Amino acid sequence: MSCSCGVQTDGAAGGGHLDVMPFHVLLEGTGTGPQIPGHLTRISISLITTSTELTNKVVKGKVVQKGPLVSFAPDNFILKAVIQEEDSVLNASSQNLPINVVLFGELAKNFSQGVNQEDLVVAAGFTVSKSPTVRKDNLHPFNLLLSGGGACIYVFRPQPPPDGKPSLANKRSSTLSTEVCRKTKIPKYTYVRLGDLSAGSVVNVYGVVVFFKQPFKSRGTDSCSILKITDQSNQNITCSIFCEKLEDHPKIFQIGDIVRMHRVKAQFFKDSISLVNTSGFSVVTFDGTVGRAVEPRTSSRSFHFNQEDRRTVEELRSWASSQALLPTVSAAIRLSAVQPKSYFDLTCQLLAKAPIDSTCILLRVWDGTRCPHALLKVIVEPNVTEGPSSFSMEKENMIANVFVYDNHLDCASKLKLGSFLRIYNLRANPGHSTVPGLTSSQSVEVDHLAFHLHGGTSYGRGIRVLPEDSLDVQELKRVLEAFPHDDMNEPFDLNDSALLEVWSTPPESLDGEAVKSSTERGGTPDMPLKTLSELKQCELGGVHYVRAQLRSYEPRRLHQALKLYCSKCTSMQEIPDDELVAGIFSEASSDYEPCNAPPWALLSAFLTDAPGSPDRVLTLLQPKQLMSEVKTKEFIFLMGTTLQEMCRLAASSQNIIPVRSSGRQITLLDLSAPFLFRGRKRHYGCKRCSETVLREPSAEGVEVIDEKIVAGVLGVQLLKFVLLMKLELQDATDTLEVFLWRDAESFFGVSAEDAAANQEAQNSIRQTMESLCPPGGSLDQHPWLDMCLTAYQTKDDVGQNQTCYHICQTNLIKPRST
DNA sequence: GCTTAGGGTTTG
Repeated sequence: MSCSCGVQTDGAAGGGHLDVMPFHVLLEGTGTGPQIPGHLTRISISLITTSTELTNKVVKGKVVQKGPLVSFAPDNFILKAVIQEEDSVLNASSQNLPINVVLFGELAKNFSQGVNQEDLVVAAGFTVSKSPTVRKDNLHPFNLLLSGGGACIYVFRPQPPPDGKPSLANKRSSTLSTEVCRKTKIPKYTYVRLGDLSAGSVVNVYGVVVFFKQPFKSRGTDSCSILKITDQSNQNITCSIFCEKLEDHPKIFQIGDIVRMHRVKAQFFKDSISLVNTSGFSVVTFDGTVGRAVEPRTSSRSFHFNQEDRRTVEELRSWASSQALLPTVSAAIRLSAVQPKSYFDLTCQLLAKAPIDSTCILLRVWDGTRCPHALLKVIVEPNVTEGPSSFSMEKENMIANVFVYDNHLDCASKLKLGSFLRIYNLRANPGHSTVPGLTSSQSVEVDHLAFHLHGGTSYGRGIRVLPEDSLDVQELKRVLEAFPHDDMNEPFDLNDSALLEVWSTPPESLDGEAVKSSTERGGTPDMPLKTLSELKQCELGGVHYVRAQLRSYEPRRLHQALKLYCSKCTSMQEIPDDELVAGIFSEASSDYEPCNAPPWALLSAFLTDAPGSPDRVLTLLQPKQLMSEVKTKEFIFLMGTTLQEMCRLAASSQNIIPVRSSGRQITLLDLSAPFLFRGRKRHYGCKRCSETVLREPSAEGVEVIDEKIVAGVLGVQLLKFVLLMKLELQDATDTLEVFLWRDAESFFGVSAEDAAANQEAQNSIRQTMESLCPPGGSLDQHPWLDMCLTAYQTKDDVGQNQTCYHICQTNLIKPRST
């Protein structure tokens, strides 16, 4: 007999059939209802090891931590909890260590719903494994694993207080179970006023949002939302919310919204109390407008909400409205009211988008009103535009071009055409020719309004997709629907894009008809096609042929995919950023001391008085032998420049080697900086494998002095530019993470070195990735890829073997140029 | 499990 929430209270009481239902709620002290079967005996948690005899043994403890329910496959769950013995009798002579309990499947789900922190539980039918986290968490060296038929959890609940209803103890167990069920599902939450927070406590709070930032990527593992909330105690409290998943963040649309947060911790920072989420955190958001329906916004599948919550929200609403908390002028502005140079929030619909360069994407939006100022027109090539590349004249005049920069790219690239957005802290500025990255075939009109969503998150700058059912969207839709449709943009059809026509292929058909692929693979023609799940069963080594779609990839920003690789020590290194390199240059030139030229070189020194920089000595060192040679044998050492100056000079030079003085000697710079500038290309050396020396170069018998020759002369172990990307593949059977690395250059048909130095090469790679994984498109719009993969083994951070896959012998089929 | 940020306009 079970009740609707899946908690079972009868069942195994009479015998050993624990596999019937794995979850039971017991009422303490009632003496009735379900019991722990008599053949089970309790042992102390301190006695648990992998060699402990576990037959018919149970352990009892208080839940001191309860993790979230994690779904790792459809309908399969895992949940981690920590329990600790409360009674000292059993463990008087030993440490009372809390132990990790890992629950799987249905039991995890039941536990998540039916057990709260502080509950007393008995676990039966568990197995024991070594705890992999013992060194980090200092908990019990073993874990309890509860999975499958034999595993079972009993929960003890204090008997509910009598509330005028018949005593629970007198009821039959079936009735009892329903009561318990209700009690288990609706725990009582208490909320702390923001004026009563004390550092260190974990509490539940309500508050009116007076400031917020949409979630942004933190330097850690999570995204971070910042909000400031207040309540009747008139305290302003800053909250930092860290969640990996965006949907777990507060769904705040505007100042004045009301949030309810569970399990946030108060802590001191800069002399005031702030809040941060703790494990088990959840948040629900409400519209803050007096009189509106109280509708909770949350992605939680189960959350508690009752009349008391409704009352609290309504009280906060009316209190806030009486306090003039909210800015008198809303930041939300229609296009018809936009003032040049102002910052504002725009609620709009996305009509089209186009990448501009690696730091900027163009969103074409409208809100159904017409801006009185002329709007900037941007013409982007049709084949890079997602959505219609042009609209009817009338509609064009209503479309705002929004340039979205830097950290907002990630969010912008995921936006679906047709979706309704709110863009926060948008800047309206007269557009001019400095709009980034426009090639000759693109153009802008001067002195028309353009909209910029600048980088950073100041003032809550960001983008949020509004749900279709929100009031603002309903209102916007009404306005937009009043506007006559024009055929040119009807509907949001991606299939007319020239790019997709070339790339996209139909989904796998049932009759086994061959599917067109966007890639061609190497290997032998009769190599059998494997599914991803079959591939995972294969042994290491060997080449396998798969057909899959690209689900996602990392990094999204190309420059992060570029790395430096040392073929000698096989290390992979990051490309140092300009700030670091500029620092090395400035340190080297500020350390200047007069020095001697080597006998084979001619030294010339100049005093520079570049504006904005202290006077410096610029020193040029030229090998005498090469001075009269042709340009392709140009070879110059330069000392005392800034990075900027070096780049300018290098643009028109063959080989410039930055050097510095050190104890009257001339040496190369620290190898974190490029050791060689050749035109727009920079070359790096391996710190570990180089033994640098300043030597006379010889160009005899060579036509061109290139980076290899320079590296050889200077004892530098040249680092090679490589591309490293992680791709998530998917077919009907499974998903698989694979690396694209060794064969990345042939895959893209672009060299990593070019990608490091020129925009066109970068654009080509970016376009490739976007054609294989169209931003915002559904998976069935992703083309199928024929590829070869090999499996190999590496060690992870803790020395565990890990199977990795990489793409090999696979090239893109280039669209025919027209 | 730990960290992440801790509001206050890009520099296109």
